Amino acid sequence: MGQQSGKRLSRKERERREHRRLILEAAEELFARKGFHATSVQEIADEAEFSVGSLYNLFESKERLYHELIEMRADQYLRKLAQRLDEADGPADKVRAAVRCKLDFFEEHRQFFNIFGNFVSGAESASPPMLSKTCIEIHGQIHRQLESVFEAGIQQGIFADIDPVLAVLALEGTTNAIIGEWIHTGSRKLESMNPGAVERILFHGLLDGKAK
Amino acid sequence: MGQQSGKRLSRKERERREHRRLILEAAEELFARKGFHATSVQEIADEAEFSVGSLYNLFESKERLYHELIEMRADQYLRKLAQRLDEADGPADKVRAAVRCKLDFFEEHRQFFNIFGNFVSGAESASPPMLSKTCIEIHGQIHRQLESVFEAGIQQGIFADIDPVLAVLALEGTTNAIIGEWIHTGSRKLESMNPGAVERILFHGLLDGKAK
DNA sequence: GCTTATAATGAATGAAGGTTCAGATTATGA
DNA sequence: TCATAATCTGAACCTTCATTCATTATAAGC
Repeated sequence: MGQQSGKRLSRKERERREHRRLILEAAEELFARKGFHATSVQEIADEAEFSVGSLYNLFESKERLYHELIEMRADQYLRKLAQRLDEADGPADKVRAAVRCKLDFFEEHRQFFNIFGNFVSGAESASPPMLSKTCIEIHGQIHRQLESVFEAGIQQGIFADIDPVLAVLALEGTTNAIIGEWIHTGSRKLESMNPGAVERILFHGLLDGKAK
Repeated sequence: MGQQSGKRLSRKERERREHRRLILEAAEELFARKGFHATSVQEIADEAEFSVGSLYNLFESKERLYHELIEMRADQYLRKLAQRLDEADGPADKVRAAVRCKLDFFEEHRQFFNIFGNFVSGAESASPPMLSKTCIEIHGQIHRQLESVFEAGIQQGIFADIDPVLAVLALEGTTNAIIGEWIHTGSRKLESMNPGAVERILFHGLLDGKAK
């Protein structure tokens, strides 16, 4: 039969993947706009120009489709973050990189924020069909990566002696709120809204620096 | 018929309110644990020890019940916040009061955080049956109150010259993330987790104060 | 072209749950 | 005590999907 050796995939397999991608794309748009329950499988199939039957050949269930979608983006984000953190030098710069990375990511995948929202914040809501194990695992990895940045920074005397877990929550919470506001008000560019203001708040806080 | 003059409510009316309260209480527990869609009207009725019919005598629909629940708590929170802000002296103290107020409120209404979550963060998710107009209005009032605190603080040179909207988002985002984490990990007391650390981060940021 | 394997289709199925309403129950007041 | 009004009740109704699968269309191999 077709060669599935090493890298090269059979045409069949490539088409299969492409079809899955198209369906995931349609699903992302609809789930983001209307939520999990208000989106029917029929609608997803229509949007992607497939029949429901074909959709079910490609995905086990509506719930599994939803999970795969989130897992895909979560994984994509984790990779991007890991790369950006790796490229940055020193704790302060890594924090800056993390902020930029997140803003960039959700500027590109604006829709996804509505789906990801709960996850990234509370991590264990039950409303839509609870997050998959994979997803919770990725969430944990993201937090651990950031925590270790803060730990290093504290060790080096760059950051104040604050619980790293709390520091991560401040970072995540603040960026979430800003991205949410940005999406909600529908500004064109995220950057335009807050050049380095986010970082300024995170690094220096709200109080005036008095002198200077 | 019964007297409904001025203050005194008829027994009928008092019972009606009490029954509504009981149903709202049952609904809060269930919506928080299982989400809007996964909770059936039957379950709510059972939990509250009423029939579905009676529930429908008291509430227009499942969706309306959900909205009334959120509006009730949102209003309760707004009142509490307004009072605490009023009692505090000066912008810095008002910010501290706002943080404490929020932590206290969600310590008391822990369940509600799962329901309120989206609201308080993104304010316009579509997943559950979109927030009611009333609810969005309350959300706006909360933000406006906090913004004016920051405006005053900036004017007085106490706070750095940061966009008040951004400052509010940092405040809300950080507290949301912390409350979410707290609920998720299931610690007993919120206070025990972070004495004044939240305020420290908000006021002074993550960087070490160098000297001192 | 013909046969076989593979994929696409969408009408049919069944389960779930929000809402209604005719009848049962309880309270009111003379 | 009885008549009337108000309230309660939950089975039946009806709609909305997720999922299946017999049928049709397409591609592969000869």
